[in-house]
Amino acid sequence: MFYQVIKVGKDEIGLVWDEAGKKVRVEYVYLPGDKGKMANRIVRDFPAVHKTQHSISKDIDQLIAGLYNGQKKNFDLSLLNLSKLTDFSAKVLRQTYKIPHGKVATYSGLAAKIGNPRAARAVGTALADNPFPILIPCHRVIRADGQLGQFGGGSDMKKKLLEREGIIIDPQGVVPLKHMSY
DNA sequence: CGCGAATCATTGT
DNA sequence: ACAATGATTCGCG
Repeated sequence: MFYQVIKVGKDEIGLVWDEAGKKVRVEYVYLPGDKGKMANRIVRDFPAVHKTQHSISKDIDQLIAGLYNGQKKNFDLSLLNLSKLTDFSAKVLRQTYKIPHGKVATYSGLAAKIGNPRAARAVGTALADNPFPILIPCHRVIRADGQLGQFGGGSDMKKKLLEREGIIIDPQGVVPLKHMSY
């Protein structure tokens, strides 16, 4: 298991991955900011992790940096190690992965989409534990009333991520209906 | 509007 | 097993 810190402008994004054979699999993505230095958080969560100076994959560096900057980029879900997730969380994350760039979905909408229409709140808690923010675009999931809702990296960051994708948020912090995807 | 009850998967005890 | 805990939602006063 390895980790590296990717510099995106002024921000640092932590990346933990593993290699099964020749295939690189992302285990966890750490958002910039908040308390503690990035490396400390990572080593606490993954005691068996090894630091790498050089990036193991320039492609993944650019993928993450691009997404963080609001660019539209595609990647395959097989890049991620979803095997540690519960069934429910996996369903939520797979569905979230499908939300198009520049669009948003609601917690209740996702719940309906995966067949548990009344599980909006459970969808929220599943997303709160999303191991792959940025890659699995949980920042595109907002509340039914159009408010942004919460976000692991802070609601200010959620807003920035959406705006970088071209979503215009009105002065009262509400996302216009035109951006709703489902 | 604000408030509380409903809802549901997950986690800790 | 069971109670507690949320990135929520809806209906009511």
